[in-house]
Amino acid sequence: MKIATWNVNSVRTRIAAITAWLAEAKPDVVCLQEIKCQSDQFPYLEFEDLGYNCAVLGQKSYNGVAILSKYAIEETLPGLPGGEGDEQARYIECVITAAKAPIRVASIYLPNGNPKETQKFPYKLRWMERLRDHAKSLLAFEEPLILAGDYNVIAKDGHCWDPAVWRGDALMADETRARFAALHWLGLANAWEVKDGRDHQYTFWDYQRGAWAKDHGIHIDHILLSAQAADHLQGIEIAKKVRGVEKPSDHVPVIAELDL
DNA sequence: ATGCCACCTTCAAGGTGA
Repeated sequence: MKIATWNVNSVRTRIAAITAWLAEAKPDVVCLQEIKCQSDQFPYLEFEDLGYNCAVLGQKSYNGVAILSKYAIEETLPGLPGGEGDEQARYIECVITAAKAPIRVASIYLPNGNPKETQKFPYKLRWMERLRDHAKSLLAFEEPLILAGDYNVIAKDGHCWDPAVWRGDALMADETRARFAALHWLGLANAWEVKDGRDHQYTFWDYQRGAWAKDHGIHIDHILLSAQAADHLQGIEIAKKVRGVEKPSDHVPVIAELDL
């Protein structure tokens, strides 16, 4: 099966580009971020017409995450545990009944954290700690688990075009990298590092400063896998050409193929 | 140091993103 993650930067603005890509790439499961609408404004019909079931956690104007699945969706968990009073729609998890095994899937829109001297940075770090705690409890099930999304983390200097520009940014801060590493130390494999691992293969290009034309991107969309999922990982791919379509998102899909 | 673009919203200019 093919599972993708894509920060679409408004599902309503992007609906034509999204359905065109789904029809062509035919992923079985898609984790969407930044849908930027309330759940009742989500374009269910367009996705159902393509054969997808939908789990949605929307929010007015900002954030918002969803999971599309050609398999049945069960056990939906809307929201990351451990955040009393956290109103931001950044996490949805469900179990999908894939062909060979049930798979637990989460769509993650991790906070940006800039500017670093504001409360946004500690919010990001705390959110990453909550994600680690929750991932640890999920890993105890010893089942296929996929945590896919926009992590807003530049994990290595080779994941941006110029580290000097990003030094000091919340996406590259030591505190951010340490918490991202701690996720891996729980026993989660990074699909890109397992199956490709090349530097300078980006998943986001800013709309500004001609970033796309100059290939000034960053690699911040990641797919993390439990051992029970990583054992079945066949390949990983970044759908770079999607950044070149009419009215593109600033992110492109990342697709993992698993023998599950 | 700021805006550069593009999204959102009680329609217009400000908040947000990365």
